[in-house]
Amino acid sequence: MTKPHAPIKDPLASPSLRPLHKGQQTKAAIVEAALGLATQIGLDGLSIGALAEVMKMSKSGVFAHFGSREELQISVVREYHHQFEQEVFFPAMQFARGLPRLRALFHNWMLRTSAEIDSGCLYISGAVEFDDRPGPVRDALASSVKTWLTALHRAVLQARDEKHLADDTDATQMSFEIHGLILALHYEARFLRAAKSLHRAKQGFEHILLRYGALHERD
Amino acid sequence: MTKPHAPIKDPLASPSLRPLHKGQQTKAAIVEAALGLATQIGLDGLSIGALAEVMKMSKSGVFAHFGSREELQISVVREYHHQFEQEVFFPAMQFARGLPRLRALFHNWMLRTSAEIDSGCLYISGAVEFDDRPGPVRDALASSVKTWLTALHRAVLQARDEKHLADDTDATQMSFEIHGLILALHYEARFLRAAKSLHRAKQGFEHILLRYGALHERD
DNA sequence: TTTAAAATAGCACGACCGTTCTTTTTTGAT
DNA sequence: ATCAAAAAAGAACGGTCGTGCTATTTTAAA
Repeated sequence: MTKPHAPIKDPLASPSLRPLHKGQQTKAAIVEAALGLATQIGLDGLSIGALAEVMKMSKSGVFAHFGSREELQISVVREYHHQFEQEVFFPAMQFARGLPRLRALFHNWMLRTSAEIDSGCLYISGAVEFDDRPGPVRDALASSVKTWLTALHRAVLQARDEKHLADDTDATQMSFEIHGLILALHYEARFLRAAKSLHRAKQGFEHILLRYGALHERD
Repeated sequence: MTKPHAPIKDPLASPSLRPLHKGQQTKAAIVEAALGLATQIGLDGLSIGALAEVMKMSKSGVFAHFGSREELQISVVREYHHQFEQEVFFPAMQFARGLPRLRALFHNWMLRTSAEIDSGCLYISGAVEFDDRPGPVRDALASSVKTWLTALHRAVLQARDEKHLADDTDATQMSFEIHGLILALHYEARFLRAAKSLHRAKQGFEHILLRYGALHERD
């Protein structure tokens, strides 16, 4: 077999263009599996041993990719943030600025919160687990959550600017109330297994829209 | 040795009238301390070793009162239930049936949720920790929560019967929305340390009342 | 194909966990 | 004061945890 004489290193190839090396592939796979575990048993309950078992690797093999449990947890938070963006935020950005986009944001958020039984919301469980525990994990969580809530807040402001909501709409207040609906949905559907929670959240959203003067045009 | 010929059990003395024996006193003290720990680090994080340290007792001394960690957790849930009744439910029952009582229930609930920084709500943290873990602890938790939510629901129904709310008020829907406000308050105040969360919850409640046709009479 | 580096495994450590068993101390009724 | 029962302590167990260290294997560039 005539080996290709020169492997031809391309000096221009930026690292991001080069194929992923083995290590980075497995690291990504580990983080993905870790996210799956964390959404079930919580960020706090996530253990390297259990994760290694799922990955069919040794504990130290898994550990080496992160250097500490905390770093693993942070990676999981980042991964969740990324998925949340992909599933909730970006798709909604394709809707027209204003009420349609706000509706889409809420709709996607709601679906993500309720749809998958096995995947509880990390932003909710994480908040409870880390509300009293300062440190980098809490910081990463809070930062992600704030990014998202800020995006929601911005959508409300835009809807007001577009005259889709009353001029005197208090955007922070409205965001708070919307947030409450999602939390109630998560609580009642996931913990209490209450039926029709999704419907309750939808209806609650309509009530809020009415309250803030949305015209009753469906998008 | 002459064994005491008759230990003379007093058949009249009901257990509840006899003074508390040492064991029951300490058990009560342990549960109280355990509740304090659990509201900080979660029901799940509650460890017998840490509890023993707080109580300045040995691990086995603490353990003997419960026989298992699970039983300890259940005792904590019951204690929380009891405190919740005392602080939130009973005081509100003194208000007139209807809107005044509903307002009082919400007000007390809100205060309890937000007031003490060190005492997160066990019904909220517990729900997140046990939503995926069947067993007696989850059952105890869910039962307590349902008792309380049912009481809230009943208060809404009464307010409707008293014509303080619109005739077509959907009590379950209204309860859902109220629950959401409390959850948002807990989340934003405790995790995000957002200012004015209490005010947001209050205002949200007024919005809900308006939506469901409450006359604007302040009680 | 060689070779250095990267990735993974294996093993051990100290710490804490819930739990059991045995011994000591404390209690409270006689 | 006596004494049996109740309460608490003490020590030990097997288990899991995160983490560090050293070998071994795998990767990928030369």
